[in-house]
Amino acid sequence: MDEKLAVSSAGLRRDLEILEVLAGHGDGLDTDGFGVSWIAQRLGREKSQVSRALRALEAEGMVERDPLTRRYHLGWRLFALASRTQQARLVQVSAPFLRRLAATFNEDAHLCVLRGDQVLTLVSIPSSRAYHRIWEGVSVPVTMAAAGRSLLADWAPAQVRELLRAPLPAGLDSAVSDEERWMTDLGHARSFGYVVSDVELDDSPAAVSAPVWDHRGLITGAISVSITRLADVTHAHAMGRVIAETARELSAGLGRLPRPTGAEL
Amino acid sequence: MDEKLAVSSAGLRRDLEILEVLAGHGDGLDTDGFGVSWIAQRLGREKSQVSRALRALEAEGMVERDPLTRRYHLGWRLFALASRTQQARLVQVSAPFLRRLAATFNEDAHLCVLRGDQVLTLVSIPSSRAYHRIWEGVSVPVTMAAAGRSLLADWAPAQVRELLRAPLPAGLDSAVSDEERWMTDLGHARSFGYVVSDVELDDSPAAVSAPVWDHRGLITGAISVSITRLADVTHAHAMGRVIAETARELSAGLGRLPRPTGAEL
DNA sequence: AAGTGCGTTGCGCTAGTTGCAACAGATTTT
DNA sequence: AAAATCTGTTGCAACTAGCGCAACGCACTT
Repeated sequence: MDEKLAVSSAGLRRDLEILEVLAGHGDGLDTDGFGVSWIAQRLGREKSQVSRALRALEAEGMVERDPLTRRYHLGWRLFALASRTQQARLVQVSAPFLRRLAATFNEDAHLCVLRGDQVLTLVSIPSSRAYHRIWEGVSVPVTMAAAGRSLLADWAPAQVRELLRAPLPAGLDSAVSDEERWMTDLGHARSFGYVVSDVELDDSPAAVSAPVWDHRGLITGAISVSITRLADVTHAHAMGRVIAETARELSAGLGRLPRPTGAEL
Repeated sequence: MDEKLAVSSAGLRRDLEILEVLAGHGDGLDTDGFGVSWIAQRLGREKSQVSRALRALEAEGMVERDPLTRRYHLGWRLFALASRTQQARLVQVSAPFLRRLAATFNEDAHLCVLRGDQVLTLVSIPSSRAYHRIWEGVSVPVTMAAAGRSLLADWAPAQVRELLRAPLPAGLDSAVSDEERWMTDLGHARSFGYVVSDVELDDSPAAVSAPVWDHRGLITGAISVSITRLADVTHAHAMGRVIAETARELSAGLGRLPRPTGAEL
């Protein structure tokens, strides 16, 4: 009947779906957590299943329950584990650099990494003026993120083309048609250490981004600084040089080997 | 036979044991992760079991594998889950600690975060004595808030100076002239985990504040306890030590990195 | 070539998970 | 008060999925 989908324990998938729901209050301010029935309905699963899974998760500290409201939210152990990821270290090292950029340009500064075909924003430093949309922990397709061009800069052209031609989520397909423009941008990122991107997502502004290298000489992340106040192109490139220099300092802080910039593949 | 009345799914327990092993690279040298056999031996489990579990975990993004060394380490998804819900958790977890402080000192206790150049108070627990001014949801410039010193404690000195020199709203410009005093206070916050602030806003009392770290190793908030009844300075510092300890407990609940920060910029 | 350590996979057996339905509290409605 | 609804938990038989063993492929060393 149903295909056996290679390897994925069903229990794990269920547990992670639950955790994802509990993390999913990016929209409103549901700070109280969620109840069993609500979660079960949202996942299309049996109440009993969710109830038992949550109890197991609670016993392990992955979720916690308010004894009064009986609602669940994510638990201490998840946060403890998250602190041991290498992303946490990356964030810690990059934060001062991002703050400096945010202050210098009075624009939001982000640090993004590539996960599959998605760009995940690890940390966002808002500009001093206001508090903008929170991108932290959010993934967008690489083709639609400003930082995407920097993150793919050391890829082989053939693989980039393959990724660009992959189908996008419904309704978003037209924005990135210009494949040649992409290839040019990637070359620019390689040569100059930064690249300027136009608007691609409705609610994400144009941005200047720069790749960050790790100790192996691979691109592990990208700095991205948004441009809300449209200046002329020359100004954007002046920004780019500063951001590229910052990315180089950050790369050095991550233990990047003292290797010349332009000589990757 | 050992009857486990604990309803804990064995698969979940196994997965978490594995994650815990992968997290345990904080002790010695930073390894690049661990191999299947090493993990299996360390847990006293079958290799095959661990191999299959790790593949499932990898498919879900909970762990990542270096394609070259075939070693596993913790994955991006843990970090993403934690990041998306970090702020809600801050509010959740801090409430009991704030209540304890408010009861202990019979003073108002607050939880503040930094938003741009403003300090926003997320939670206020009033002391039992009387109704005070409600600060919840109120923003004040970082230079004028008692919690400001704690919130900036992990910033680079140059950034702090820049922020301090930024123009204030009309009519409020004179209060924070003492830049050096600020830098000293930040050092104190870093060294001792708390800092005592004098009166700065007319209607805001002096206060003792302490920085709170999150799972990324960044300061995400600050506990602030007001001092309405002026005692001697020694007493304020005694308060500070208690508040700093509370902030540490709160940070632990947020998954603060185990290695105490000391030597950042 | 044989030897070692590593990680993956095939397969019978058993144990753990599933889904239904009944149950028990907590609120709300009649 | 009783009834109606909501909530979340639990007992049970059917069944599926995870377990351990052993064999296998692979990369290095001897």
